[in-house]
Amino acid sequence: MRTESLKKLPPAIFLMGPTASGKTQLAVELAQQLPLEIISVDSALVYRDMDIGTAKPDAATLTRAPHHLINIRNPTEAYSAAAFRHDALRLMQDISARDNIPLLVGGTMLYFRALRFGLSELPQADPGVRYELEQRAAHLGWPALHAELAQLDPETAARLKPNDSQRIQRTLEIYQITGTPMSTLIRQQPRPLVGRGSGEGELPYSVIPIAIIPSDRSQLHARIATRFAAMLKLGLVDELRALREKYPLHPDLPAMRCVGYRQAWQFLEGSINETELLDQGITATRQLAKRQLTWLRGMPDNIELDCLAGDLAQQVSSAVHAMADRHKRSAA
RNA sequence: GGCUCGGUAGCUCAGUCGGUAGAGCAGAGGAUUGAAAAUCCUUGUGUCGGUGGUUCGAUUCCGCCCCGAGCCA
Repeated sequence: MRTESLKKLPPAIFLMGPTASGKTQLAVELAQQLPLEIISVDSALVYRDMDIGTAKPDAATLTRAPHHLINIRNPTEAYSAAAFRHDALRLMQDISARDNIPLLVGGTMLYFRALRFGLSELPQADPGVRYELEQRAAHLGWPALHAELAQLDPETAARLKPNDSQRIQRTLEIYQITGTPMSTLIRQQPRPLVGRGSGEGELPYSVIPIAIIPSDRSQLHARIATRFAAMLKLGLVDELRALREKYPLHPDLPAMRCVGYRQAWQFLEGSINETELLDQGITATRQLAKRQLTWLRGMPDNIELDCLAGDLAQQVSSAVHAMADRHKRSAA
């Protein structure tokens, strides 16, 4: 039943993998062999002037293989899963209209999930409300706000931990804006579930989800260490210095919480030394990779490839050809 | 060569007035609905440097040895 409906949908490739797994290189390779257009799925690559620490593809690569959704925000601005979903859906429509196949590449798994399975209809972030909540949390502590939430939205409070500042803040924000508990809103506008057919919010594409998973974690760790050391040599700290001159930044901005930039900021403030910068940058990157792998394990239907094994491009290419043929036949 | 202080989890260290030990970090697993490279949860057995001795029992006390740091020659 599901495959019947899939045949009618245009294909889209999801290329998901942890940091330092070689996604970008693979995507660029594929884009040169197939009628693909790359959409970046990365919460850090959206930022302008943050190039070294985000391992952004260089100008030559971007000319050869253009990426959508790179350099679309200033480091002072926020982006979001919802904004991504909106932007990506619009781009995918355009790409399909050009008879190309969207290739979504990146490591921000929440964005992948939001795109594929939708988001409930919830209010946008409100900086004023968030600021006020933060002030109160600074006085009372997050557990106190969690206790408050237990009165307003017991269902959501029950699944959140008392220290989960970000989610407690978000849930209280939703309540303040709408006067309705988040759990109620979600029930009214459920996210389409996997395999439930093409609900309103479900992605109108037949997705080829490819997960790049290294068979040997320690080899990924080695690559991460090498890469972060290289970023420092390339001038990550200078890049941040320049950013701070160009934009009115502070350490709580989403952009400044990115792996590498956060540690470089601490280095510039003098709270850590050069060795600590190197060590903590590597550690933070490893921890990021681990969380990304946790996401991937929980995602359905992934075609798993090992980035430490042979020619990935060949394997991906044949999977895409098969899918494209099927699509063409069903359209004819 | 002599003296002093160290040698305990992958790392930094705490501790056991003698009953085989625990923090932080790292690592691992998990959660994840407009900040997600974020935010949060769970998870600690290791010849307590080696070897003899005292003891019912030694990682703990004593002797010797090895290693490291420092001081004196």
